[in-house]
Amino acid sequence: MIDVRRLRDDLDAVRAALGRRGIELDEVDRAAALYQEQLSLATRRDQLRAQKNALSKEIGAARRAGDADRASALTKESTDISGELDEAEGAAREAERALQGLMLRIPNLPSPDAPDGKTEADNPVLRIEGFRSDRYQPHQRVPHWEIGAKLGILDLERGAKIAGSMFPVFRGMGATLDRALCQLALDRNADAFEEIRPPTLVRTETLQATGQLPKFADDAYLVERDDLWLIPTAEVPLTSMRRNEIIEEAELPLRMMAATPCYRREAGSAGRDTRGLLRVHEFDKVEILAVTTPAQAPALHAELLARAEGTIAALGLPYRIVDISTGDLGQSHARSFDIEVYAPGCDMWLEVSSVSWFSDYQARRANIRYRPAAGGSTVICHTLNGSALAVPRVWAALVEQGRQPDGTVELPAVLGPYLRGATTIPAR
RNA sequence: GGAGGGAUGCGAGAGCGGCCGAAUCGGACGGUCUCGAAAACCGUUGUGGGCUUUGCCCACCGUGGGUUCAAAUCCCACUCCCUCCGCCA
Repeated sequence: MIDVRRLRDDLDAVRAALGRRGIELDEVDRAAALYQEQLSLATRRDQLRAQKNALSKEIGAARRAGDADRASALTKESTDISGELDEAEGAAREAERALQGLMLRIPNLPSPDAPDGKTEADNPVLRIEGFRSDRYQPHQRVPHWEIGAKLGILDLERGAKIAGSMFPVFRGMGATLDRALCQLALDRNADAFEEIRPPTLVRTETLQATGQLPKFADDAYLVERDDLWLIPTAEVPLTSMRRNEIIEEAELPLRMMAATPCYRREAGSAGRDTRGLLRVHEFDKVEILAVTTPAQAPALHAELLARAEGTIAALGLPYRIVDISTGDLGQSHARSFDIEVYAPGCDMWLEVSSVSWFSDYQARRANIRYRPAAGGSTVICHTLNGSALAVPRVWAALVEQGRQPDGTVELPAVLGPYLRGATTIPAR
């Protein structure tokens, strides 16, 4: 969440920044008013507590001195304040809760560098690499779900039988390719990122820290009996690794990566881009993440993007980099770049990576701070993360790109070591 | 799943209704001593919030409630850790 104090000290700037997202601002105004109210309620409560504390201290002193009369007179005085105190405490608590509830729903302020825009259509394309629309042959114009079924590497029907639609089954080389892509992405980042194997079921607080709750509860799977949520991305457990911790500045930046399954209910996206592997409920992804000082954040953002891009480029896929405009930015994001690969079979640009800078929005929710080397009070960290590689859409693009006139699929040589040396998916 | 024990500051650990935001030891930092260092001695050393900001006030002893004039201390619930039994990849 954003810093509440800015609602008091800097409200116009907050409104202007959030206005760029094109959202209604009455929630912000309500929060600002509630904050003022909460402050004065808390002040009143604290004054009453101070009175009561002083009286209690005197009662103790009087009893020790053996002055029972004075003690009981003071006790009566103290009891008389109780009602007023209870009321003040209740009012302050209620205001705090209401404020907290609102604050958790207010999105992050976009970075000044993020381009203005209302929707996805306004996102500027920064670069296009390796794409030529006239380069594609008819044999590449077959969608991956058809190729996959024909070659026996993707079995959507049986996935539906087992778990429902949008739960794909990969088979044979299709399954190996899934694993190979994860392994490639991990290996390419192992020089600088600690590999983590986190839990993929997490507590409510964990999901709240990254911003998925309370607003987007419908998008996540919940195991009600144990009150655990299935993670929609490894960003969730990785960010919470250091929740409620104070990190020494010398330790920063923290760099972590994890390959995990990701679970998404995709509520509200019914029928939209749902064919084949375009949108699935469960998929594998390698995530890279950094926890930094504010000053380190821009360099890390550039590095995460370069690393994600490097892997896509190494796979020989045509891709473009999109700068997410303010209207399309996720609620927690301050600035975000997407990498989209071109899939000739379905003739679409598929989002395969989103590399985002969250400023202090997540770190404040997660209460991740650092102690400056120069001394002084603790500072909220910044968090950044990106998909190093999201499997299904890359899988789809590779299969469509690599389709040969004879119907077999040729995969890039860089995957050879991960595919037991065989980069051709044969016809059956 | 059953039985029991525990959670206190940077670490160890005392406190088990008021004089406790917290003894003591250790660590770290500063100082005295020394050519310098060690030792010894002295001092400092948690976080967050508010205000009428050389200061005052509030909160925090795993988390959330409760009892009481007063809670680290008593009661309830939860979380986590440890030991034993059971089950199990």
